[in-house]
Amino acid sequence: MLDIRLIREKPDFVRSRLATRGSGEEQKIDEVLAVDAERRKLETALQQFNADRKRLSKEVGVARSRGDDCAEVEERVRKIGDEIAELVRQTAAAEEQQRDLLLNIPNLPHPGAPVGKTAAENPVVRTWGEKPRFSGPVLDHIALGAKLQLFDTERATKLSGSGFICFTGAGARLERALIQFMLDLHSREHGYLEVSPPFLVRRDCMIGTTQLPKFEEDMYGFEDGAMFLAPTAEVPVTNLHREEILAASELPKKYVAYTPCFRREAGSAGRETRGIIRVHQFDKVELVRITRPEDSYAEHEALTADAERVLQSLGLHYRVIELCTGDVGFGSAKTYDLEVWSPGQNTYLEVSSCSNFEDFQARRMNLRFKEAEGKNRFPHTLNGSGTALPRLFAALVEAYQQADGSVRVPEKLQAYFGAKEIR
RNA sequence: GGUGAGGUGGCUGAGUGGUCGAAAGCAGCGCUUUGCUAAAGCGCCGUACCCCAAAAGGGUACCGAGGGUUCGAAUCCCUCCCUCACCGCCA
Repeated sequence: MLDIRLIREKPDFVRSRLATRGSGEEQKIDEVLAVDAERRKLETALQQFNADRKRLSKEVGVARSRGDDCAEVEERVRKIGDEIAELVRQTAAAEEQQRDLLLNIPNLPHPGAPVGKTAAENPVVRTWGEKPRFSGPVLDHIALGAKLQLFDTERATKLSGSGFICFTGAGARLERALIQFMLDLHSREHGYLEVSPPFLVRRDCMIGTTQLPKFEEDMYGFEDGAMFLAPTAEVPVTNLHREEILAASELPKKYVAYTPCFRREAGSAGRETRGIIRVHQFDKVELVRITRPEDSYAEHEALTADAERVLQSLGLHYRVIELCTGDVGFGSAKTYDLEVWSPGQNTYLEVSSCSNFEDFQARRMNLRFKEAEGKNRFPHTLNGSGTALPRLFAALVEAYQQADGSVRVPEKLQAYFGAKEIR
């Protein structure tokens, strides 16, 4: 949520930053300003009436204790009470309208973000490693999975419909090994506190991390929208401190969590339905940081580096792209995507998205920290996948396949997996 | 699921219709006394919003949330949420 004061004081700045997203949200600014002006007018009037009532009611109390007659004053207060009831109604309506508008306006992209309209304009920031070379034909993860019986999408469909995977045998073990490997890497070597949060969250949490109200159709909700299956561990983990005032000395907070992620993927039916690239439930290890505002961009680089370390440790070629203003997510000011190379599909697959939300989520969650001088401020929140699993799984088996259709297990993973190859 | 007890400021904890944003204690900050430490004394010490060009200052709201009763609600009534205890059920 943007700061209404920023909008009030620098509307042109806000409009021009929003305009770089190319989705027309800057047109909502005039409406917000109008509602804000109306709201404040109502509030000022309401406060005046409240002050009058408070004062006169006290007079009644004093008069009664003396035994004086005060029917006239009581009548006046009663009339003021009617005015107040009406103003309260109007003020509440204006507040709600303002909040609804604000909740639907995206974050301002970072001034340094590359301006562009679509994903095609996302610049490559750096690449690591090289594409593996193969002498013979290259199988994709679907062929390898079938050959080695790593997963069973047909039976998963029988259970849950299309878009679900059931890992089996060595595939299930590899999935588990990857999760354990990543959790250990981040908690032991990168200083994150491991948490295992609930996968079901209340509606307020989904609003806090910006999945709602705009993207409800992508979420699995139930109990009339009161509860949701978390689409990412970002939701339960970032909301851990919602409505809290942290001590400045506690920052930065660094959390790592493994959770399954549930997404309807509404509107993407038919796209990438083969294999395990786009599914309704997938595993992910997520990194979250809560930082001081002035540190957040350095922390963002560090968090991205932590996610990259996963791919480096596994010896997988990848590239880092920065999302342009037209592609950056609703709540994010700046995002790097990590894309791992998939030899079987001859393309890069997004396995991580590392974002700095600045104070956009903190303001929605009312998450604050107390400065040494006692002033409360909104911290910045960041998160990034470290990393998402089915795609990592796919890239890994494709990159480490051998001529006979077996798959070598990367050295760092062998202890977790318990073998050097899958055949 | 049942029964009971509760939700008050960073914490503990008073307050059962008015002058209460709320006693007191602890913690924190500042000052004084003081070889050091300790102790004592004095003062300050919630959040959000509104008015004001800003500061100074003023005001309103907030005692789990939302409604109601009343001239007036932390206090009375209703609904909901949550916590704790015991019982039941259960991986």
